Amino acid sequence: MNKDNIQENLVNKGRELIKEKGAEFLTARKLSEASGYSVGTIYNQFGNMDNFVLIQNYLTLDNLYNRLAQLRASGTAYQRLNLYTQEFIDFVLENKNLWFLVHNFHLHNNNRRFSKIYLRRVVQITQLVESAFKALFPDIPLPERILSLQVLWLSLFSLSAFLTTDTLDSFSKINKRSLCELLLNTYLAGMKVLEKL
Amino acid sequence: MNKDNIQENLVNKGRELIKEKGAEFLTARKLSEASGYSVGTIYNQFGNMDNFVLIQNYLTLDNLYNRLAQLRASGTAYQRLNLYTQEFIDFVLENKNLWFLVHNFHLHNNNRRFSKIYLRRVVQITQLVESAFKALFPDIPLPERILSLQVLWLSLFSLSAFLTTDTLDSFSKINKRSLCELLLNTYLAGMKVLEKL
DNA sequence: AATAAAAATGAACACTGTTCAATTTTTTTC
DNA sequence: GAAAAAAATTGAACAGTGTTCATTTTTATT
Repeated sequence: MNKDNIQENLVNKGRELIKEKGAEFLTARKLSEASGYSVGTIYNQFGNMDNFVLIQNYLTLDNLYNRLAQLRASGTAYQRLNLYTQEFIDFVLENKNLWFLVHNFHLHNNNRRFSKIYLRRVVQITQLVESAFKALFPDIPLPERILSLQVLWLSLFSLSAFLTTDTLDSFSKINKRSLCELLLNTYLAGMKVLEKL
Repeated sequence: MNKDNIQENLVNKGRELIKEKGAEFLTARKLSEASGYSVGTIYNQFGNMDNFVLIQNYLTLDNLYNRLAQLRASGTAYQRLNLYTQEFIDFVLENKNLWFLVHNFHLHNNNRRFSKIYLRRVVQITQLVESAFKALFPDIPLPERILSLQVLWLSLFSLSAFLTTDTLDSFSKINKRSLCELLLNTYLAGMKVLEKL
């Protein structure tokens, strides 16, 4: 194994583990065994396991951003917002375990350095959607538009946690896909009304 | 200590621990030390720690339901939905640690018995809001109304996770309270439009 | 080739949830 | 009330976490 790419090797192997066996399977010892590196090496490279997870989540958000960014020029603003949501749902369903980790992770040693680059990706995605918002609601002043956007994006984001588990199955027969779509369309319809007030 | 109320004593003591020191502090040994009962007794009473947490979450949902139920007869349907949301936010902010545990808990030994009584409380809260929905949107047929209601409630529910941590603080200057209120009002406005189509 | 610097290692520590033989307490029986 | 039986309580011990750091191995320098 290439000695110069320890970090990369570990990150890739860890990503495999999460995808195949679930987020719970990602432990220092199992990663060590699966990767061939010792536990100590993992800690030399990442400091602690929280940082490792943060990197994984950063990559996941990165992947999501790239997927959404491809739709940047497609359709009308309204269509684009629907496409974004579609693509978002697809991504989450295709990467359940990775997305589960994005949600269900709380730092033990809250590391500011990694938290910031992590956050930057979330902001980046927000900005992507904002351009569609701008075209769709030209009459709403910027500060309020940003607010509405953040509320919508955060709602969809937090709601998407339900897509990664079967928690909802016993609560409602609602289709997971239409769960997010209904939120988007009802919210957008509401914004259109409130815009004119 | 009253020997007949071991469960009650443990539950109460555990609730204190969560409230005061946070959900992470709730471990078998710390609960043992704080309550005066041995670790084994905790396991005799609850089988495992997951069940203990499920009971705590059940109680939390119970408390929330009782708070909301008091508003059952107040104001118009629209006002009531706003009051419900207000009260919901208040409850979450007053019980941050307990609510954090409701969200950030995933079963290790998925126990069906407790999961069901747990779920019943969630349904009960949904039914509470449904009566307000019925009065507000009489023209929407029942199945669709239920769907819209579930989407809204699940959105608010999942969004409320952000109220229990400071994750949002570095993302947006948005007020946590108005985060939920904006979602509610925009969504309701949207429903009013879609009802007439 | 000998020395110095850097990197990798894994046993050991403190913490989890959990179990279960041994002890203590309570109840039953006489 | 004492002895026997049943029930309840206990906490040391096990397997699993994250994490550390003296020791070993590898690499770089002289």
